[in-house]
Amino acid sequence: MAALEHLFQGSALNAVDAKGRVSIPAFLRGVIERRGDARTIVLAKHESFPCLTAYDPAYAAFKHAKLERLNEKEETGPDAAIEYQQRNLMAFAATEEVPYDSSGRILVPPMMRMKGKLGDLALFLGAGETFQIWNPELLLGDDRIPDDLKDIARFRLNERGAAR
Amino acid sequence: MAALEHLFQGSALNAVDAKGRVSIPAFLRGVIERRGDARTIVLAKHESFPCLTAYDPAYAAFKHAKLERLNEKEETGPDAAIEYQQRNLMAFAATEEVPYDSSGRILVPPMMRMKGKLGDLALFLGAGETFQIWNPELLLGDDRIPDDLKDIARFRLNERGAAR
DNA sequence: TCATATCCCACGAAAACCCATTGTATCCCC
DNA sequence: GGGGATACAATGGGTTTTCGTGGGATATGA
Repeated sequence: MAALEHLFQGSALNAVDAKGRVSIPAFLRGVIERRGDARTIVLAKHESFPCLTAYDPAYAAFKHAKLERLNEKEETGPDAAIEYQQRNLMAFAATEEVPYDSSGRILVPPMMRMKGKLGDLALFLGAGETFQIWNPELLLGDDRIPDDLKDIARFRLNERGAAR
Repeated sequence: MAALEHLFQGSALNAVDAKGRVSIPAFLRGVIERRGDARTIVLAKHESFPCLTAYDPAYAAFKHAKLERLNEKEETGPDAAIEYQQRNLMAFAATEEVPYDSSGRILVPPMMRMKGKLGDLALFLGAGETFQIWNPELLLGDDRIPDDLKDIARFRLNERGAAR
């Protein structure tokens, strides 16, 4: 699977400006452009954390293909069919694809801004196959997040001069 | 696994300059470039010592694949999913990948400089699959470190003319 | 018309790049 | 084996490029 040769890693804290724009950190864009040649990211609500998951279109296609294969094998009864429909909708209806401009910025769609509870700071976290976009305050308040990771969030906030 | 045919070994003490740059010892770079063809290293806080762990991207990918396989097998309940997410974040969000230039130097990211408590001297220690980067003073003050190893650190410090 | 999105330019800080110097280990030839 | 030349490693410093960010101007559509 060529799509996964390059993994998202690292962290950064960027500003969401008055127009709702955010810079995607350059080191993440590098991975996106090495995986495919798109200058676009796909956004979705994370399935277990109060944040957004993001990835490149090539990865979306890869995930879709995997789901299809799974479905063809385990075709058993009506429940399976419903589950398939649900997953399919989540994968496509509940996501948005947004392009980034020449300076590497996206315009966060209002719905995603709401779903991810983003304020005027966006914390980017590499997560291997995908990356996450957090409201840093929510991350600090989540007790499922390891302390070492919260330290990173605090460091990024300090770096920027913000209190906390 | 081809990635582990070559192991990191040896020690060296290099300066961290005013810009935060350090030379990666040539004998470590040799291993990195034999394992893959990248000219980058991945930095992370060591999980039990007050220092940094470092390795090449190929090794990171190898570790990731191992984690994925583990996860697909032991898929049991929601707790397992959270644990997986936590490990994944620690492996990718809490690490940084940095390239080294033609003269073999990296720029130590400020966060890593803090996490590893590095001053203006960096002690490199080969550790087989990975290598470590220490503040030499912290190594000398750690009672879990064997005396023979501390002797090496003292020798490297003397070599450089530094006191201690 | 107003609000919203896209494009463009501009700036400051930081990082990447290039070149120059030193010291040390290696090689070669006498 | 000694001595000089050579190659490479580590390091300092200056210059250029990139990145994140703000703001204005221009298009687009309700």
